[in-house]
Amino acid sequence: MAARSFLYGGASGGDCGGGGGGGGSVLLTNKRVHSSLNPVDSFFLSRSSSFQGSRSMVSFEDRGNGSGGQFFRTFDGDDNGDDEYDEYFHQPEKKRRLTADQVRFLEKSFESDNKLEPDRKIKLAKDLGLQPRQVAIWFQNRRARWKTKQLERDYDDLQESYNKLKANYDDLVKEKEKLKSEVHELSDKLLLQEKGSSDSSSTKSPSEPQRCRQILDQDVSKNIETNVDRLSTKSMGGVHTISLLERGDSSYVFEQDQSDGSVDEVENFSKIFLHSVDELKMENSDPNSVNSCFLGLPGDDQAFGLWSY
DNA sequence: TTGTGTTTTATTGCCTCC
DNA sequence: GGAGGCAATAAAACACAA
Repeated sequence: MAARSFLYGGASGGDCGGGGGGGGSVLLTNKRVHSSLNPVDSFFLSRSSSFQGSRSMVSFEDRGNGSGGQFFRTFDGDDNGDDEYDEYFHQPEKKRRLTADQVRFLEKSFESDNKLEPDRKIKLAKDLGLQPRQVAIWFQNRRARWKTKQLERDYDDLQESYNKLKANYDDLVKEKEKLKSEVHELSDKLLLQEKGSSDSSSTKSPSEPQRCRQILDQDVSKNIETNVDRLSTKSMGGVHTISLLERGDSSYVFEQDQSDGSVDEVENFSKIFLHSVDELKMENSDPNSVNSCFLGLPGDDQAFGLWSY
């Protein structure tokens, strides 16, 4: 009988494939296999008839579709004839792919459970005419492929989620900008109304707005002391607050602070501020020196609004 | 036919669990 | 310490375009 060499079953060196820095006669010279080979695998490997890995793979192709039970025809030498037997075993020792049927069978088994218990491994090996270790390796590689695919699926899912969130965020930003400009618009209207009512309720010269602004400018630039009365209003971005600081000498200064912004508060602030200005007016000798103010809401980078008298 | 990229089979070394 | 799983990797097998 011709010399035989197998990937499994004690190949004798040569150019037998096997990767991973291995090479040479693969399995039985592999330290890992020696250490991890369980009694069953050893049993299969030691057999010279039915379970000689590659041999079984080829025999698998000879069989029919194997409806259950024994999935392949083994080369036992008694019913295949020596020619076929020798022909197969003359094949050079090399890595062989599993047949489509074997793969289908394994796939089905993998679908039911991707872990391989020893009993199932042996049964599969027997049914498919493979080494138990081949079955184990196939499951291992299959799990690795599944994991890779799963990662791809997860990545796609995350990408989709991100895109949805991004679209949502963009919509919200647009909405925010829209509301912000609405607030500005309404604030301007409100201030114009405030000014209108002040104008109609008092008699003042056309130069008063300028005078009012001058007074404020002067007072603000003079001194900053204690006695802080903070009047806040929120701006749309939740970032800005206007604070009116009343100083010991009854002058005022404005500063920016944190806020979350609303039209109501703008209006409220406007009223409180005007009230404060009234008080300032009272402290002044000339009660007509301060009549009304224009409030410009702070933009993103502005510290305070502009009032004029 | 051949060069090249992809898939499949298998090994190795490390890790964890019992 | 042995068994089994996994990541990394090698190398054969395969697919396919030029």
